[in-house]
Amino acid sequence: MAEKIGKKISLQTVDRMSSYRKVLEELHRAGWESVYSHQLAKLVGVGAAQLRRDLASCGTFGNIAKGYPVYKMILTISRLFGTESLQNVVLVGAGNLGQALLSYRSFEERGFHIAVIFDIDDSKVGKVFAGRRCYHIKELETILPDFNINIAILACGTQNLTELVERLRKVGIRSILNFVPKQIQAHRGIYLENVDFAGKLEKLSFINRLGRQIGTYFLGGCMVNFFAVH
Amino acid sequence: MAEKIGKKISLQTVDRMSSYRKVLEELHRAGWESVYSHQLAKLVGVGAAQLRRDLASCGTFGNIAKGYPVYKMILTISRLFGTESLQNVVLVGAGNLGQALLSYRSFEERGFHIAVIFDIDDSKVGKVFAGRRCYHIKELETILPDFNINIAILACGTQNLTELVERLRKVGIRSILNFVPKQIQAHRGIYLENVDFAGKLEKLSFINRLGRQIGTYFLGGCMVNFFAVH
DNA sequence: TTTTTTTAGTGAATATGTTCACAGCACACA
DNA sequence: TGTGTGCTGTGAACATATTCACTAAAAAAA
Repeated sequence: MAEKIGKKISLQTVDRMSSYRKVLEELHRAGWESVYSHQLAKLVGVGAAQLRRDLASCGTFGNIAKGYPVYKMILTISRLFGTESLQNVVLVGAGNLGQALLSYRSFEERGFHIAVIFDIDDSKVGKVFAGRRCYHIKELETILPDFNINIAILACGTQNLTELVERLRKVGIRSILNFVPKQIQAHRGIYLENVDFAGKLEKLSFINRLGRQIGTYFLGGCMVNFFAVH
Repeated sequence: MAEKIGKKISLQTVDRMSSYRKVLEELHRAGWESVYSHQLAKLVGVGAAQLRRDLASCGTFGNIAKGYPVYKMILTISRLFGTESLQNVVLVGAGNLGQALLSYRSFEERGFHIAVIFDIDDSKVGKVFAGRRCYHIKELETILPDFNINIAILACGTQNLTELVERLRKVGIRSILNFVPKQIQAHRGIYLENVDFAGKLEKLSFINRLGRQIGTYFLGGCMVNFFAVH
């Protein structure tokens, strides 16, 4: 194992960092200047020890006996994410979901701007959705390089996804937020994050059947031990 | 620690089960009757050992030297999720995102049906969206109990969320898929699953800055050891 | 029938993640 | 200045998750 030159940040920690920042923004708006680990932890719904360790893993932060400085932490976390300044992203697919994403406020608030849209449907090409122009997907190679974008959002149909991802990679995309409910093969050099709404519901349904108590259950004909969903 | 009467299924395993089933459906449509762990694992993008352990934790499945029976596994996993028959869910909020969710095909394909909608906006109340009627949120207690629903999808505004969750709990909701980008306090008896699009982008941005190589980085002024994003 | 091949299931080893518990320090107040 | 309080940061303990590596068994081949 590599020696410990710096600290290690796991992707789980990164996920939690988003929540921390979200709540810190709320506290900032409410006029808080500093916050104790146990207060913030309670608001976010994690343990205080975990929160301290998460924050510590991103550098030294808090002041003993004074807590963590709210505004400074927001900046530090933004710097970690690279969202101090607005970052352009590309949207592929201007269907129902794509258009909903275009009007999703949090993207801008949290440092992301959908700058350009591509779609395969001629009836959409040329249109401007919420201020962003939609190009035909065949123009990807011509148009996209001008924007200096490395994150793509996929909200398109299920056809030719592998080819699409490869084309995106070639024009500089390095990671993809995929809303298309179809398994996409791993591509070297592309980090793929899948968002599967139906999968989330399956999880909720599973949890509901369990009755939420710690113990042993029969489920789908199989015995299951279940331990704590906080 | 409780004794091991049955097997233990972690929520991470449940998440992966969704992916397994998704790919199994594709294989089934393509005419496969059985599949080896290493084949399925490759398609899903996990290790073969992990896949075997996940499946084993849900009961005994595969046939030695013949692999796993595709169709039977789909059924078993559905039974585990409780989605053998269509399950009704409720949607709160018929805005852009809510309407996109109403036309999201995978819900029906995977066993979920948005049966009824609530909104606070009078201009939407009484309308029918994609076959589902929208009621005013104040009618929640009158209307919802008729539907025998225990899963809610939140795609509404950020106001009064705590109160809303409490009202949902009182009319039988036991778990919530929350798309509202605001932290909701934990409620006893409610399992809350947050979907945070902006948070996902923050994660992608973080990963992009890392350069994707295993090693040590300076990031936002802090040193980071980074290990494998498969 | 016997041998060979191949794969599922799983105990044990490893790796990763979370929590405990306490040292040491900043601050408040006398 | 001295004393008490209550916080952060972190080593160590614990808990959980993943991977390795082997056994046993089914199927195929001889």
